[in-house]
Amino acid sequence: MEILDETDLKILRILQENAKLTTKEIADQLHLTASPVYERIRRLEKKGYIKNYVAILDKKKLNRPVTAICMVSLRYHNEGFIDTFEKQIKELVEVQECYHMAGKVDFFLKIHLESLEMYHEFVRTKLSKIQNIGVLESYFVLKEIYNTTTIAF
Amino acid sequence: MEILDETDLKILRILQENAKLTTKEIADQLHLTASPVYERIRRLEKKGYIKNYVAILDKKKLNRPVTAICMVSLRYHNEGFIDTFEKQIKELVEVQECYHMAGKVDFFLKIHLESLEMYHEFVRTKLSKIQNIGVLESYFVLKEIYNTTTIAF
DNA sequence: CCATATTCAGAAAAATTTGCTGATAGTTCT
DNA sequence: AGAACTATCAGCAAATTTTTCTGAATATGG
Repeated sequence: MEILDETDLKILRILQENAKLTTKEIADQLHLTASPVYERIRRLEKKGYIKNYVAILDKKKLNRPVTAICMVSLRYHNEGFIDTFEKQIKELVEVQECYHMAGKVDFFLKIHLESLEMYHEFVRTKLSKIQNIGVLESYFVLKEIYNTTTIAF
Repeated sequence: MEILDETDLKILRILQENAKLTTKEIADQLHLTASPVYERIRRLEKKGYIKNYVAILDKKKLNRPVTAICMVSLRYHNEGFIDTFEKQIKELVEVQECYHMAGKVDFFLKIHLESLEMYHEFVRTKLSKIQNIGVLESYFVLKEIYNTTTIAF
């Protein structure tokens, strides 16, 4: 399997929306039997098209209603500094996403917290402890309009 | 079950990392048998702590290697304008996340695309077609440092 | 202290996954 | 065109997992 055919793509589209469907249910949608679908999913997993399967939880129910987005610029941009920064960011459990960006801002962070007060604490006790942060700009989510793990293809 | 006990929390922590574990495997980690774990998961699903189960796919393998982050400010901020904007954004399959923000920027968008050229096309043919956009600032991800669906609790 | 409700373990039934076999279709080479 | 090879698929059977049920143990509240 060098290239994916339309059946593979359909399977991936289905699984990224709902990973709890049985192979039989997927097979029915595709007018196939369970075994070819089963074999294809195994291949897609092995080849790395499917990275993993996860449960998506309700942030608010778990008392993490605040989402902050944080834009960080470093003071110095040597290779070593960037690597250290990345390493330290990964230690912070509050950080769900971190991207190294092109442009005037170096990093984007998405952070989930219990409250605005906890964000203050987070910045005070954790972020500000990281060396080499130049500028730190914070934004807060008023409302999640749309948030999916799905990608369109 | 009004409040979650430590066992429930542990189950949720496990499932958001790997939803493919069997109830038996989870039960072993918690030194329980399968049935109580099974029943707890069902309850967590029904009560909405678990929203859904999804497969996480490899963006690059599926030819969506470019992630753009886009900050949008509206020209007018009447209720109607905001609602329309939200509705139109949800139609764009390239947009994976959209947040209404507090502050000088109104919306954050995370967008997955085939190439920088496709971003140009996306802005030209889709984003710019949306009425009422005042300022549009684009950022591109150089490197994904960290990206998880997990939340810490 | 008793009644009620909740949680848990174990067993059994139902459903699903997984592995295997043979048939079919598509490809390549001669 | 035809033979050999490969990949894909359907169907079946075994192994595993999910799901349901029952009764015991524990906690809760009056």
